Formats: sequence, C-alpha cells, structure tokens
Amino acid sequence: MILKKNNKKIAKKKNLSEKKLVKKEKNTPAKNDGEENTISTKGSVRTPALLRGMKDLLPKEEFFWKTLHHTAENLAEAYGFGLINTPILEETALFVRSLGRGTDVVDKEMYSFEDLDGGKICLRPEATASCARAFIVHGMQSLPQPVKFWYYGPMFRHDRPQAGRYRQFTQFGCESFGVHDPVVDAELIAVAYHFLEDLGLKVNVHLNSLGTPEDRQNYLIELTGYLRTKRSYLCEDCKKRLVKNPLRVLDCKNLECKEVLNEAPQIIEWLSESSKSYFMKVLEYLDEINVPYVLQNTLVRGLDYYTDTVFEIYLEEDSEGAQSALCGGGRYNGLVEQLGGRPTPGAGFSIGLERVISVLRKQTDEGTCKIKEVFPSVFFAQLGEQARRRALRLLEVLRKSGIVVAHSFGKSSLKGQMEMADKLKVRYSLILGQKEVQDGTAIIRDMESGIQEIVDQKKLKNALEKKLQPKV
RNA sequence: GUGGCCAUGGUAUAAUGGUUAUUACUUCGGUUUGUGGAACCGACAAUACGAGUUCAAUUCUCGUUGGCCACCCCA
Repeated sequence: MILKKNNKKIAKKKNLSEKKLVKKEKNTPAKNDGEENTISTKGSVRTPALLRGMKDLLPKEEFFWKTLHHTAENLAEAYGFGLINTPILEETALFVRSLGRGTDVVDKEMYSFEDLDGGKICLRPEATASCARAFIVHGMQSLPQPVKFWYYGPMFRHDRPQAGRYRQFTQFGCESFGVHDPVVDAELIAVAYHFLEDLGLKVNVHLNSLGTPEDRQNYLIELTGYLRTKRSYLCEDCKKRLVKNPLRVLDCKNLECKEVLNEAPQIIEWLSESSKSYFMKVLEYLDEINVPYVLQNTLVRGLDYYTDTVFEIYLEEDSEGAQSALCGGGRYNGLVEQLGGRPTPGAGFSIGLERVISVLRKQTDEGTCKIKEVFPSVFFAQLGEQARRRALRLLEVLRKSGIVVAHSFGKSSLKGQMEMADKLKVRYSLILGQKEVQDGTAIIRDMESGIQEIVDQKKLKNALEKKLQPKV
C-alpha cells in the first residue's frame, strides 16, 4: 500500500529531473514488513525514534557520568552509607501509599501498568519508598541503627519534558533509617552539599521544618482558614491548591499571592516545642560543620511523607529557572510505618544528575568547569603488517602497565595516523615501521617539539613511564 | 496536563512557489605512497512525518511527531 502511495507521488513529480527520480526510486522500499511507517528519507527502513523525554548517554558525555559516580561513591562511603540497588520495577501500591494520593507524581506521572499475571506494577518514580520497603522486608530494624543507604540509578516520571527534565532521569541519593536525631539530618545535608561542592558548583541550601504530622495538621487548619478569608486575592492555581494541597500555596510565584502570604501564619510558629528545638539543633550542627544555609519558611515539599526537616539545594546564580533545584530531601518519620513496618524514623535526599550535568556542561562552555577530561597521552602508529602484529603485542604490555595508549589500526598511512594523534592531543606518538620491527626498536616522537628518539622495544615501557611521570 | 516559539546533511547555517538546495565544520580520500598542526582539491551527506492548496511545495495551510521555553509539578 505504501509502495503504491510512493509511486503515485513519484508519478506526480513528472517534471523532476531524471537524477532526482532515480534517487527517489532508490529510496522506495522493496517490500513492506507489515509494519506501519517503514518509509524514511534515509534508506528504506524507518529508524525507530528515541522515545519522548528519553536520552541516549553518548561517549562524549561519559566522562561526566563517571565523575559523578565516583564523587557520589567516595562521598557516600566516606560517610558510612552502604550501596543499595533496588529494582526499577515495583508494586504500584508502594508509591501510592508512600508519596500519597493527590500528589502529581502518583496521580499523573507514574509509568504504571499491569504485569503479565495481572499485578499492578510501575517503573519507580523515586527510590526512597523502595529503600523503606527494603528496610522492612529484610528486617533491618534489628541491625545496628541507623541503617544508611546510598543509591544511584534511573527513575521514571511521565512528565512533560523540558530542559533539565526527562522522563527517565538519574538520581543519586542517601537515606538514613532508624535514628531520630538532628545529627542525622545535618549529616545528610552535608553529604548533598559536599557532593555539589566537590563538583565545583556554588550552591545554596534552603531549609525549613514542617514539624510533626500533628503540627502540620494544626498549621494546615490555621493556614487554610487564613487563606479562605483572602481567597479572592489568590490566583487561579492557588484557589485550586487551597482545596488540593494548601501548603503549596506557600511557594506560589504569583506576586499577589506572595502579598497575601506576607500576613499568613508562619509554620515555624506552629511547631511544637520539641520540633522547634529539634530544628534549632539541626541548624547548630550545620553551623558546626560549616555548611551554609538559608531559612525558607515557604519551603514545603510535594511528597506526603515528609516531616520535620525539609531542604532543597539550588544553584547560587540564576535562581530563576524552574529547574534549578538540584537536590531535594528531608525527614520522613512516618514512612516506614505507613508501609507496614515498625515505626521507624528516617531521612534522606536525592540529587537529579541530569540537572547537575547540564550545569557542568554550561560551565565547561564558559571555561569555568572544575572537572577536566583526561585524554590518552600516547598514540601508537604502525606501518605494515609485521609492524601491526608487533604493535598489538606491545600495546598489551603498555596496557598492563596502566599507560593509556590510543591507536588507529583502521588507517594504514602513517600520515593518517599522525593526524589522528594530533586530533587526540597526545603528548607522544610511538612509531613502528618495518625498519623498527627488524631492529627491535621503536620511535618515540614528542608531539610538541617534534623531537624523535629511537628506543629499544624492551625499554619502551620504562621510557614512556619516565616521560609521562613528571608532568602527571 | 495548559500556553508560546521552532523543525534544512552528523553539527551549525543560507535560500527559493519551479530547473543542479548555499556555505562552514566534522567524517572519508587525495596533493609521488615512513611523519601531525597550514594550504589546496575531491567524496559522502539534508528540506521531520502525513495530508491539503497548486500545473508545480523544501517554501503556503492543517494535522502528527519531536525539540526548546514558561506554567503545573519535581530531581
């Protein structure tokens, strides 16, 4: 059918030049596999597209990812967190019960579907609930407390894609279960802060406390009461929020709403004495370990499970941009119980790595990025079949001694290989030709000065190590 | 989910209701075959998809898909 259509189209273009006609015909599929849309301008088969909001991580970005992973691993382990890897697929109920019905994440953004056996499952939209589940399932309440996890992996939310927002994204996060102590909160904030700081980012920690669920409930009543009296001044969105999730009115960006909020009751004033002093302790500990922070009494988090301390970390400059929240987290003392475990306090944070990388890339363009990519410092050029064989062997030796050597066996001309060496910006090239193979030597060429020296193949490794040592 | 802007080779771009779709970078090959950074030459390679208007659409219109931005929300 499609074939017919195409012919029709070609027939229509009867005044096309012969050349163009031939080209078009070449692009016509010889046969159709029965799939729809198999026609493409590029060849006879339509290339399946990248799904919306998804992203391929290409080798040119790998370096960032590697750095982030190392940084996360080192930091988390230094603070005594143990790696946990929970499945990407979970029971849908896990998130409905923890994040709460009525939150956008659960209501609109979950990739949930029916399993082959009829069970309701979904792609995890976050990892905290999974950690809590694992904590319960593996009876970790009988481990020495706190139990500290760190995780690193993909999360899924069917949101509308935007800069710094993908449907599959990667989070690094830490969770700490079993201890209700301000030190825990402070430590988590410190880890998140240092992670971003280690990457050379200047960030601000925004901090608030929601108190106990009772505090929150009392405050909520008070706040809703107040907002109702000012209802007519609020924007449309906030009117909806008033019914659905009044706390969110607090961080509305609308100016008139902000004005209304100036007079609104402050959550801090509604905290119980113990919550208040708990929060003060968190601040004191942060001062103690020199983590700067900003109090933000309008900061509430979108997920239901938070209690007491909540925080977000933003990039210091350009705090506009809705996507500038790099990290979010807080305490969730009721979570484990909500999921059917023994009452267990907990706290954690997670960092959106795509956002971090987008900042790092911007800095790289500006030349202010702290992270620098390491290139191979040696290139191996070979000439002729015998040299190629010998080169393979020598490369093994060099690889085992940890020297990163680039090569391009695909190119046969020395000229081509030298061009490649130049593009890779290596410091030295090794040249091995017919002559060298016979003499058992190799040429080491300093790419900057062009000076060459002939070295015995057996001494190649040592010679290179020596040359590379001082500058590295 | 709502609104705005956008869609030309791998990347970045030019142009046009009509004949060979511009240019640069990248990639590949070459300028006497064992030496890179320069110069020159050549090759590969694009109008997102579908429909409509038209003698003729890459250009105009609509739809789809995708991207960016803002909102919502969140990391």
